[in-house]
Amino acid sequence: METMGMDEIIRLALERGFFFPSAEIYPKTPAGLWDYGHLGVLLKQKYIQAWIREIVRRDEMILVDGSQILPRDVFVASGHLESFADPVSSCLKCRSIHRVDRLIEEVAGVKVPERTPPEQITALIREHNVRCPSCGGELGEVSLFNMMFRLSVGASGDEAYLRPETCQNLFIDFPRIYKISRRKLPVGFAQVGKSFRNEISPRQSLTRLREFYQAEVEVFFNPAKANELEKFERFRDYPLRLYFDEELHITTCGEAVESRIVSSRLAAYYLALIQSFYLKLGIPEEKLRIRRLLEDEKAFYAVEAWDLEVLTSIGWMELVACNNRGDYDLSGHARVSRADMQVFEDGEKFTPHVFELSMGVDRSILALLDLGYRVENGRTVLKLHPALAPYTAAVFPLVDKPELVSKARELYESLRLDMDVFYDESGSIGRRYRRQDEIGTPFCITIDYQTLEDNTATIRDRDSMQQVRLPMHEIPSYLGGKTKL
RNA sequence: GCGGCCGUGGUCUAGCCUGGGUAUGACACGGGCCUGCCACGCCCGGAAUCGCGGGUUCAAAUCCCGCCGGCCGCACCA
Repeated sequence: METMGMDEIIRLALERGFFFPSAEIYPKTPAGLWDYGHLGVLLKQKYIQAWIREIVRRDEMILVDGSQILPRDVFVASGHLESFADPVSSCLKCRSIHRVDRLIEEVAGVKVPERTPPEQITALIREHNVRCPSCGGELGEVSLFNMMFRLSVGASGDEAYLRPETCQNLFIDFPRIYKISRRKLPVGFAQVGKSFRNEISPRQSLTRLREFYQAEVEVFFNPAKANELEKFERFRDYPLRLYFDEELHITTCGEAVESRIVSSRLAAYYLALIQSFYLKLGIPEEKLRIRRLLEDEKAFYAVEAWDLEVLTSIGWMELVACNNRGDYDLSGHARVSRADMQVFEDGEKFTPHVFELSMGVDRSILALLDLGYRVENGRTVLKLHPALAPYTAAVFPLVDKPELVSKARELYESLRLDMDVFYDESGSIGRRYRRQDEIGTPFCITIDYQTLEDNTATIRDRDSMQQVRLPMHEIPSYLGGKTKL
């Protein structure tokens, strides 16, 4: 048994249409844009359904679906307009682009403060005679490269941006949704949708995209009560796989909070919730860790930051960012919009703090494919959890004979509106099994001559290749039971 | 963006150095025969303006230039 390399996953994704480069017939299409084909869409939908079941419903969260285009002020308040941009300058001679604040610090030993206007940085370059590190040429005017896509809206061309993270909707919608939800803190708001980032160099297919799906949760809580969480009991003895000081520490939630490794019961609870979600989806325990970010790795808004990472064939891949954002966002929006973002609970008025679980959907799918693809004795098999597999089942007549075909089609017709099933009658039965193995279909139902006599069919399991024989009418409930998470 | 390597049917690839005939092979795919349970066999078929553009030449997948894209490294990365 061996895990296939990432190259093999990409090859199979292209061959079977899980995903492929966008607008591939046009050679000038920018990198970092990918389309999902039928199988990929089914997999993604099921992944999102699992997230809704295991995170949103389990934790009684509130769903939101916000606009992808948001006005400038949102990103003034969020800090993205200033902090999501780097000062860059291109060499007038060799045209290479350099991040100049770091360069000045390196060459001249002068620290350039965050948010220094570009003109002042240009002046610093002239003053300290900073040259291009590649060729020694003169550097041009400094400009800010912002990773947000800028839009101009309507005839007046109002400045707006594609959201670089989905969560801003959850912050700006907070006052209304909080009010109508009739809920007390802590309460999680959840959203799945697209975000957009103008990456300088997107690489490795779905790991770094310019347009990508996030499934985000923002838990709003009273900072004075972060340790008063009744449901914490559920995970008190749950072993977190925490990674810090370059070592894995398997620590129960209770211990992690007592030893102050994790800031609060609330934070530990949500780390446990997200870890248990990925383990349920079938990530092997030893290939999962929750890594504490170093000070200089943390996002500009984070006061505490953990990344859930999974070990794939190309190394540890960050799937979920778990950040304690404090009151950074709500306070920022309150300041810029002058809206009241505070809540009144338990006799006091305060601005809630936020703990977020920001999941990369595309990356998660890539990681699940990477970990699931195997070659076993020459058999290629995609071991996805039955709840995630694009097709739940395939239906075959044993051989291409009219009486078996009509019976098989009858079963297929009875299933196909309620689940994703595939029908195939071409080629040998073995070839059809193997084809389904490759795209992860967990069950193959075969109609044979015995079916005509006693109305039973065989169900073959993808992983064990074993068959069981069941009465036809029991098949839907059998499949339903097997696809539960 | 820089440096190195690379770009040929759906996928992988031969050919490129040492220009020359309807571009090689495998797998995959479609149709047929066969087939009473794991990539069986046989027959037939579709499928590539060789990444894009320009140049050299009687002749370019092959040589030259530019561009685009990919991989790896550097840099960057909420």
